[in-house]
Amino acid sequence: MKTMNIKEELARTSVELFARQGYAKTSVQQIVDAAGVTKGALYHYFNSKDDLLFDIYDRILTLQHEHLTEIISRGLPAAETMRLVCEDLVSTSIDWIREGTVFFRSQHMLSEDRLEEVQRRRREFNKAFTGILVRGQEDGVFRTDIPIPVLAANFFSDPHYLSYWYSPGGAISREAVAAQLTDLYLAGLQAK
Amino acid sequence: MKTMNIKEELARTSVELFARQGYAKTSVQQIVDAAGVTKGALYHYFNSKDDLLFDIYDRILTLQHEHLTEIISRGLPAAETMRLVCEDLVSTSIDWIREGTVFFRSQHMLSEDRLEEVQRRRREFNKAFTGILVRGQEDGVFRTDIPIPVLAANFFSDPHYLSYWYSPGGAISREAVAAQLTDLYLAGLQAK
Amino acid sequence: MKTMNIKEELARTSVELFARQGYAKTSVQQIVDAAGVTKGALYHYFNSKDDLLFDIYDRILTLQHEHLTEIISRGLPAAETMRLVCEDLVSTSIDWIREGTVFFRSQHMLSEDRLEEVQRRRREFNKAFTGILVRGQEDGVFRTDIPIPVLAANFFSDPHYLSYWYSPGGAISREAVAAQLTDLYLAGLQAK
Amino acid sequence: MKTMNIKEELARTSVELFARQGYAKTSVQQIVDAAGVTKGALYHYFNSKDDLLFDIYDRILTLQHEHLTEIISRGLPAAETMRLVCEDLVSTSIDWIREGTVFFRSQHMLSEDRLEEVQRRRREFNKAFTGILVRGQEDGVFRTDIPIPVLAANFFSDPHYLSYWYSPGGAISREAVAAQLTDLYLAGLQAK
DNA sequence: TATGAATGAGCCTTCATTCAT
DNA sequence: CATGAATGAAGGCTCATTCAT
Repeated sequence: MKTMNIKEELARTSVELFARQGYAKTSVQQIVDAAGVTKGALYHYFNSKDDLLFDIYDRILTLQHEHLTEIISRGLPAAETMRLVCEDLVSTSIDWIREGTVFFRSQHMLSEDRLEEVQRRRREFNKAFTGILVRGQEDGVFRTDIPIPVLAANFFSDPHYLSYWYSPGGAISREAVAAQLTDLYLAGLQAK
Repeated sequence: MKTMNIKEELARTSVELFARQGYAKTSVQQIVDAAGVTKGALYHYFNSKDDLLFDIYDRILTLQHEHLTEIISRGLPAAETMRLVCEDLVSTSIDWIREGTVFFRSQHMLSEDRLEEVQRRRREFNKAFTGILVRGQEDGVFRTDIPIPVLAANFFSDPHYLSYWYSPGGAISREAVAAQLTDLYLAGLQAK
Repeated sequence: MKTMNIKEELARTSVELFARQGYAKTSVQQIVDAAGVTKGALYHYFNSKDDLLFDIYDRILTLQHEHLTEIISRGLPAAETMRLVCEDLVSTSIDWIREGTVFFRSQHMLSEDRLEEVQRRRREFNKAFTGILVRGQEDGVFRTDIPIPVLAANFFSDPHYLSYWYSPGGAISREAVAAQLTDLYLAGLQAK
Repeated sequence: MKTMNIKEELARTSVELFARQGYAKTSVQQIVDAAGVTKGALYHYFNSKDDLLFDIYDRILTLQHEHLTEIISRGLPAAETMRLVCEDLVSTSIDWIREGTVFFRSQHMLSEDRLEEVQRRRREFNKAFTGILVRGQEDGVFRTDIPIPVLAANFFSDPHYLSYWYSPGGAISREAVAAQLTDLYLAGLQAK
């Protein structure tokens, strides 16, 4: 049980440390000490410190892509789809809040090619999200007086900002925040 | 006169580099090379690399505090005050977008005591902002069904997120974004 | 039968890699990958990476000793013996050119006691070779105006240098080179 | 006087150690300890350990090129030119015997682009040397029954091999070896 | 016999900072 | 005021070797 999954333990530990102290201030030595293994073990499972970081991005991007795709595929009306997407994005961001902290703060620490991959996948996600906005505008349920990029940024900023203020286990539940932030967004988005 | 320029040049150069490559990936050597001075000169004006970073936080925090205080001091109604505050915050964030990039990404690179000071001053700002929300709720113009921290975060996230998507000099003007994001926020905030 | 092949395959592969990239730049992992076995297998047949290297020296030294001894034992005149020895040394060096590459470049990578053994055996070989020179001088067929060590070095340098310029399978055949280098050597060596 | 020329001291020390123990077995720490400085000092003057190695090749190649060019430029007959070139090559190789030791053993430790440069410059040298052989053949003073590459290798091997047997300060003087090896070479080279 | 996960010492290199000039 | 050579601690990473299975 103890050494059962060294790789997972290393992933868990590194996210924890990267979120708390930042990628640059976390040494490989700190990670292996915290995980109770040696450097050799880490480099047996990961090719570099950068891999440890990229794994976090990969996990989050894969998850978000799957959720978004699944919700859109249900074929619900734009407003309803948007509500589900937004609530899911907030909920998921809370579930993976440590990963999110790293995700938004440490992009510039990725190697160049990894950064490109991350940006490409984020653009894809963005495009799918934007698609819902466009459909809502065509259906006359979303306002059209504000450019799409502004409408999109107005929501994306929320899950992004969570790690700066929200404490899991605090007074406000995960579900409540998800519902409230979604509500605020949809209120602003609504066609008059 | 000359020395004044050197110090300012170092400040300008370091923000630029920190924003582009991150604090950790920017070496003191790169900064002095880009500024066209030598290390000795840098250490004449700044005690450490950390000072260069803190200066950015100090500049932004001072500015935001001044603007917020000034606007509140006008004694306008809550909704009107809020509109001015939000527009100003977005506009200012765009004017200082490179500083903002560093501000939100590099907190964990600050030395411990500097970090505490930054957090204290941000809390103060937050409190003043929150004060407007409370006043608006008491006046019956802002909705009360959503906790204050969520309402605050819902706006703070916007200027924060600007550096991730907004390009100064692009299709959407600084004033337009400020008005649009403020509009969206106030639409959500409005009591029904 | 199978295990025998594994050991030989490892020996073959390691010479190949050592010759191409040098001993230091060749990792044990590369060797086992190229040989299609695992590390455990390698360490089953060899005690260390150093053993793999020493084996090359042992093979070459044994071979050269056998050939030299055999030729000398024929009891031919010095000049004739020398011709046969030189031609054989060049031919053999070409046949084992990869081993030769390693032999001359990687001595300092041997462990101390192994190095001593190699040096002892090379001295022995040298002594036997020198014996032919002395005999030729006594018989009046080899020049005596140049010190023996210089005469010896003048030939040893040739097989040594082969790996720096000769390509097996190129325009000049193995036999031709052997005859030509021997010819050049004997021309210089000849008493006037 | 003591720290007067740290860069030269580092160059001297590193050649010494590379020649004695090999490049791979010499650590940067050993070099700086032996030179009485710290690692920072070394990396102030050299970009990498590889630079320290390449500097040796550069020094030798520059020297050899200069000497060869100068001698050829005198416009003497081929046999006379060849005698001067060979004697100089042996003499110089003895003067720089530690550099030579490294030169011939550590090529494979050079970085890829550096290796290419070294090979290009060696080819140039070879071409100029070969030019003398061709001229001598045309003039009827050098034998023509052996291919040029073999004739060239027959001499190049000698300075190459020096570090394996010659001890400066031993019984045979630098000038004597130079004259003797040259004599042996020319005796073999002579047209009949 | 053979595996390959894990070790741990050591390596090259970077870099913020200092200080004699 | 300003220089830039030199420091020295720390960092990421490699790799020959071991050992439980």
